Amino acid sequence: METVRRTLLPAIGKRIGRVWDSGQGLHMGRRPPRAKLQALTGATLCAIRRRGKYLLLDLASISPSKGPATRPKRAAADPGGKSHSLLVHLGMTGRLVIVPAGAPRAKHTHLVVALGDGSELRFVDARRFGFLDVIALDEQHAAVASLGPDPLVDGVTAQRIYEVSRNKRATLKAFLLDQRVIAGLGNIYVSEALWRAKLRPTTPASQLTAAKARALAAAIGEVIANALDKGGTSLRDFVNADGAKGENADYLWVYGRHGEPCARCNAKIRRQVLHGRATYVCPTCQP
DNA sequence: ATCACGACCTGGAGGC
DNA sequence: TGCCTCCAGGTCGTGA
Repeated sequence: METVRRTLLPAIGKRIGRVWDSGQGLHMGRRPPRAKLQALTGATLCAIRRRGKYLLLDLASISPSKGPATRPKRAAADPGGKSHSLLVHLGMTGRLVIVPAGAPRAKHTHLVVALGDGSELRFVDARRFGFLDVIALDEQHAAVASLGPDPLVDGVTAQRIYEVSRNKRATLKAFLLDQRVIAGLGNIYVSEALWRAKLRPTTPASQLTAAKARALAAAIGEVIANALDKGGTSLRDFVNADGAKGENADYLWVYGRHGEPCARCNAKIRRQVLHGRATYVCPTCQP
């Protein structure tokens, strides 16, 4: 998501023209009412924030107070002079891309936002696990409010990990996937971080020592830094806003490497299913 | 309050 | 070629 955010940055300052939405591609609860999306027309993209796996596209509407006398009356859903954010979660297969307005519309396109310069911002999501909403700029959306600290935005210290893990019987895997604990880690990066920290995914979080919490905090930072350096991790669907795949999948230590030798000890990487999710471990160096 | 687990979806890969 | 099964970067609701 951070890679997507960065590649979207050139769109800042663009003024939104026509807004089109599929209306039914995403299920109710995963998309706002059409009127809320339509009301973004005319707003200017002024910032793009990210917290965990959520992206917030901040949109400033021009104040209508001093508008020309000919200004037409708008529907009640019009944001008027208020500012809004377009909240986006990509789910598993979601893509947020900027393409020329004339480009053919991909299957499963759910939102198209004209950017006024001949380009369009499009949201495409085959599996429809993604999520869109329009919120007031300063609104604390429940999904975002419940997130724990983001390693890049807020920083995540070993002390935080150590303290939150006290009395947690959940496994380290579940602990790290819990977005309320740390925002932004997904299934790939959890496997990677635990391997780097030499921690077994099934270990109860409460068994973390201060030293292990330090190793884990460091590992998380390294995993994220490496992924960003390579433009994100594309196993299948992931692309940045320019439609380019990330190269990080080639640099993963364990994820997807079932049967391959561990880079540290040469033992065979094992794949196991934990909490219904593929989990990759080195049986030797994650004791 | 915390869990494990199924549900939500489409599509790509691999077996036969 | 086609049909089948399995698998997938996430989250939420349910029931124990």
